[in-house]
Amino acid sequence: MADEQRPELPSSVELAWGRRASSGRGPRPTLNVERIVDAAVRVANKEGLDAVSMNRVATELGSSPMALYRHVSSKDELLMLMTDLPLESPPRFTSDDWRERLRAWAWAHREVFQRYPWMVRVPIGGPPITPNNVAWFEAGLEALAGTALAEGEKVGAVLLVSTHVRSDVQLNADIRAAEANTDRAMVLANYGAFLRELTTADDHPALHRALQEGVFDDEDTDSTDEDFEFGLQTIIAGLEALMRGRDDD
Amino acid sequence: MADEQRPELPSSVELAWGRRASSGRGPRPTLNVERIVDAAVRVANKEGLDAVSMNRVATELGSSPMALYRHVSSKDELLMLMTDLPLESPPRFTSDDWRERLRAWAWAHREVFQRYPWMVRVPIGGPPITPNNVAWFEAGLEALAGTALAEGEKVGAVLLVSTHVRSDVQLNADIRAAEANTDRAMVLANYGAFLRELTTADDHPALHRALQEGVFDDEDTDSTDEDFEFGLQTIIAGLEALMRGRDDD
DNA sequence: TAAAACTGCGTATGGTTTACGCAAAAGCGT
DNA sequence: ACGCTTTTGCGTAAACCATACGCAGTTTTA
Repeated sequence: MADEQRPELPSSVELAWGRRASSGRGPRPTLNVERIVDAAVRVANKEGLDAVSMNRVATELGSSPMALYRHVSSKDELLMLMTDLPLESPPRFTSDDWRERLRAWAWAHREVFQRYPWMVRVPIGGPPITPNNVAWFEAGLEALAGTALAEGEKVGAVLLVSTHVRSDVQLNADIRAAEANTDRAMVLANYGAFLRELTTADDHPALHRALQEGVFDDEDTDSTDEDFEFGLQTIIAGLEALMRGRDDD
Repeated sequence: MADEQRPELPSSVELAWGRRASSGRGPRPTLNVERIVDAAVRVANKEGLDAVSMNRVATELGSSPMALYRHVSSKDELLMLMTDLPLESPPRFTSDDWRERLRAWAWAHREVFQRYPWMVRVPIGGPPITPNNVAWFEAGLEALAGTALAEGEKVGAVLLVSTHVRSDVQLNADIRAAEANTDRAMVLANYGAFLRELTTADDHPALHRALQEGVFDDEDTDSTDEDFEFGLQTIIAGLEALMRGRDDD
């Protein structure tokens, strides 16, 4: 029989790619995946990711919680589909220099995450598989086209930059949340003071060298752009060095 | 009145640093933070992080769920304390070369995460504040001591490497989970096939260049060490370039 | 000896995801 | 035109979850 056992994509993912015909039978659907994902994103934008429950999304749609499960197989799947919506289309590149292209890609990616901070709180359950996520992946690889990097290395480089973007935005979001909440996130606002109380220059000399320069006492939040820049520059400089090592311009 | 309003650390954190005297009054405690955290880690090791509920941890201790709240103010706090336990002490450095030191630090850090995969699933709620986490932070800064980097840049560099370690381990854990589960994580095992089905060389030229070289068809899991190496080398090469730019050896 | 303080924990509340099955609606084959 | 089949919406309910509140009992201290 040779059962091929070809693995199938979740049907909602296939639907996101536009490869599912509505079979027509049965009552006219009043709901569809797009409306559900739209509503979920609306809730996340207004009230944060924690507010996104099947119940809350159903209320937003004026429908019943269980009705959603006809179109989405689980909440995780809904979350995955949500991350595809705000991405829209990646930017077109104008520069001939791969550094400029990768830099533009990173900043644009960060901008999207900053506009929709809940996106970085959605756990990554695997490689990009929805249309816009794949489009951004493609754009990242395109930025590195024509360089001396092997294909696998390009993928690694894009992943590295992507990870940097995510973690930077997440850190920023934590800081901003610290200003309001009295939770453990509050620790962040007084991090320098806490470290000074818990450690000494003998226990933690390197840490106290940083403390002495006031690294953790930043009141101005403008430093975050610089922090992002530092990581981005480091990665790009590293890629540059790797390329130069095997192929001089 | 000048109410100082000095923010206080969570009492369990102060306890982790050994700065809380048991006040003595009241019945002899049968539970303490250490036993609770131990039990929680035991559950996470055996059954994964999702199995760690107050109920499950209490069962492990032969106690009642609400008894835990006398020693731990919330589940989030318990999770934070959990991440401190497996770290133990960071490695001592032997090399004079900061590259070697940073590399050793990164590999050792990754080893811990790989031995306790649930650790990377605990969301980072802020900068390191528990003893062992701070000790690792200190060690990372120590690796960069004596270099031309500013103190703030050292912190950024350690954060960059730390993020790379975390994301690498998380990706590996996802892959390993894909072999068993039939969830959406299954996508990972057939990622190349799915991309070939959903995209064309016209839509996604850069992606198909990678596909043609079989980048996503890796059956051997040994490639993961190489992927980690690539990112680590890139970061280190980047830091090297930044140092060289302002201070030649 | 009495008061104070502290532990363990029972009860209960309000949330979560989602399995299961049923009634109604709509198109298809005859 | 009529029944069959498919599909939708959704009601019910089960099995979880974190944790607020308050009470009973135990131990130290005054």
